[in-house]
Amino acid sequence: MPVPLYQAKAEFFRTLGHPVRIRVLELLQNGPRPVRELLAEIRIEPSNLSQQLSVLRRTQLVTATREGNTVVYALSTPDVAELLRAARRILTELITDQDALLGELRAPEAPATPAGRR
Amino acid sequence: MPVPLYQAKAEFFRTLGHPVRIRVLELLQNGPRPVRELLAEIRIEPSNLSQQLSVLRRTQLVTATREGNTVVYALSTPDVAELLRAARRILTELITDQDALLGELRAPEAPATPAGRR
DNA sequence: CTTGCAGATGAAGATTTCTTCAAGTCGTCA
DNA sequence: TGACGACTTGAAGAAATCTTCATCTGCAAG
Repeated sequence: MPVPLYQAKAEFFRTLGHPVRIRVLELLQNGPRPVRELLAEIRIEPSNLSQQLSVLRRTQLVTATREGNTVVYALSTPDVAELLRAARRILTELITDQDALLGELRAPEAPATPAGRR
Repeated sequence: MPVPLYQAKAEFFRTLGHPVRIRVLELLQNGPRPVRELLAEIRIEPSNLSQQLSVLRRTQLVTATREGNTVVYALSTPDVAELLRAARRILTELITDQDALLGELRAPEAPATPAGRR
């Protein structure tokens, strides 16, 4: 084991763990886009966007190609889109479960968080 | 939109973005385990493990139940295991692609990172 | 009840990651 | 060539996350 796999995984998830980066990846799910358009959708400083793009580039999640005047970004593989879809699905279910739990709190039948709750 | 969805997603991924937490989740894929066993596999300070477990609890990824004088942790839903599998699959492909790129560097055919590379 | 064990929690210093600002690069068009 | 637009980069202070230490709680024996 060169670099422990679980560490690579953690790094990978950390890369996804930023609102701007998530938004960029989701925009790119609909196809390549120039920085200018990303900037129009996500309202942040250009240099900030650039920093986040550079993180995504460094981890190989996106690619950048210069086209004349502008730079166009794209997902480096469709797998990324797939992962985002999987995550969305699961997040939705987790949130649904959470709501169900909240419901139980209102009309309890069986307790749910027995050990060290707060 | 109460809390922007992309922010919830980012938080979700951030909780996965830590080696210890990843390891815990992977161990729990094989079924519930008492803290004692997690501690035996992951060699860190008990209080550190406890902190990470509390992060996982807070985000509803795991549940804890007290059994006698030990506490048993489990994935809160099988979806979590599914997400980890999806991530592993995609990570593997990304790494494979990376290696392919490295190969191309040795015997180049078409350049790959045109814009602001470093 | 009191001791001991299994974990949890709070707090604080050490690290990492973010955001922003100033400056730099690379094409395009006069 | 020179000026401009569209990004990128480096650096630094601000903010969030980690790790560790001291302390605490709950349970089970004795």
